[in-house]
Amino acid sequence: MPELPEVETTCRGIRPYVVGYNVRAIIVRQPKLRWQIPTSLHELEGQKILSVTRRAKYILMESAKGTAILHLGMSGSLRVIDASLAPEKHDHVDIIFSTGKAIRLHDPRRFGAVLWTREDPLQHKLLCHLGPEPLSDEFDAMFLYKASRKRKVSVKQFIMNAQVVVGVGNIYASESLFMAGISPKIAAGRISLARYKKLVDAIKRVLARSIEQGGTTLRDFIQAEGKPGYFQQQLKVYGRAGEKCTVCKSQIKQISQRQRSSFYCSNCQK
DNA sequence: AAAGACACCTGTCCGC
DNA sequence: TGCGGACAGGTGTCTT
Repeated sequence: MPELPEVETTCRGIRPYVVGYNVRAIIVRQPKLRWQIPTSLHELEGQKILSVTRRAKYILMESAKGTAILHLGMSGSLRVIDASLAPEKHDHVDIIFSTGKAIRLHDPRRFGAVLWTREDPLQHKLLCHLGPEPLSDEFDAMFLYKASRKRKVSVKQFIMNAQVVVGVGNIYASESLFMAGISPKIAAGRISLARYKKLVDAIKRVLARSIEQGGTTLRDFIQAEGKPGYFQQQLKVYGRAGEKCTVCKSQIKQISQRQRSSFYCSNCQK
């Protein structure tokens, strides 16, 4: 499910119910997510949440004792609920607050994660090697251009590599490349600085617009308060194989790259 | 060092 | 209606 806009939307959704409040209890119904949920997570009980932030697609809930690191994987979502609401299938974790509200993690495929660290979360093994945030000033055309020299991977795989830049998932990779007029098949190292300028602008615009719309709901994504995102209505190529390109009316193509579907217009994207 | 395959898991959809 | 297979928004780890 979630790419960066969905994770950002989730972060913003839970923040008002979480920051400044005390954790009364944590219920773990299914500890086997991508990694086993550590028992040390219970150190968060009794703590006040100082901040909720996002790095890449990781959600960080900070307390004085340590930070919970949450990841939604492919199918995860967080909802704000009344703590008394009966859990349903795949409701694996509740973080219950003294207000009577709770944050509930629902994740059918269990590719998500809930971890705990007493150290600076940005130094955590999973976070310390990540590339820049796509919406930061650090992520610009020259950065991508330099990082891509001599790289033979396709540009689509390149921008989806979190060591290069975080937060560009399968939907927004296709959408950004369409907006920039770049074929997903081109080797990253053969793209000019001028074209990377277009690509960086496209990535920033697509992600920012999706965040404004509350993310993309394809199947089951819901925001923290239960609403869907609306950006899927603006997808130009993703999931539209065989349909007409909105610009030139050619048929949108679908190919597989590293076992992920890519969608593009072979007329608009060279 | 880079690139590719594979792993984790459940649900849904499509063709037969 | 049932069944097998492909596919789905992610990403760490292992092998070439």
